[in-house]
Amino acid sequence: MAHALHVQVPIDLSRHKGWVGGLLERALGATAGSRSAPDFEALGVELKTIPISRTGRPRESTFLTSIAPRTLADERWPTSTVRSKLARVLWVPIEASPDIPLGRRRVGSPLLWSPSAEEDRALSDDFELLRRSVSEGWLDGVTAHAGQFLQVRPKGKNAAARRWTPDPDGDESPARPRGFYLRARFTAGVLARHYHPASLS
DNA sequence: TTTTGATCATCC
DNA sequence: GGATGATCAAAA
Repeated sequence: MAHALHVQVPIDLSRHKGWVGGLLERALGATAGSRSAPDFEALGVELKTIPISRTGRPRESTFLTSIAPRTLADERWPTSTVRSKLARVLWVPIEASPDIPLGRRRVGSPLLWSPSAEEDRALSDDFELLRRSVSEGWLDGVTAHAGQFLQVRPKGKNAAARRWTPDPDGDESPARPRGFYLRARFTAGVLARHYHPASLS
């Protein structure tokens, strides 16, 4: 695929972490670039590549969106940024065992997905929990341990990055920038329900 | 082995 | 610096 698009294949992803995602964007004609819009704007579809281990499970969590605490405080799940990002996703599984050279990794059958009622409910619960903590100023108290499927993790230049953020005193102080991520447990469920329905109870 | 916290490239 | 795209690597 890279060859067909005249794109150089890096030796590894350590300094090219978004390379696979970018390649699929080019191959499929994603239109949004670095703007905050769905990858396929006219279709309202978000493209997400998902690295798959030898055992067929996602190797990584999935980044959704960064957190602006003041904005998040006024959000509610039905109209939230997180939910809109997940409204319609094209999941593209990609082989990602470290021992498979980058240029040899296969692309799996993609899945055009929208959350089921149950999935939406589960995410809603996590979202409300996390939103409350952040809104009350406890951003630095929210760790990646919170949330069954949705979690809050650092998303910044490095560990030293800081942004002015509301704190519990009603004041504001510098806090590390964070974002919402989908746990691998969740995407594993999505793929299993679609590709291996017989394996589920 | 799995998960959390840290990090990297590019575009604007 | 923060949006996009994610994976790396230390800790649990």
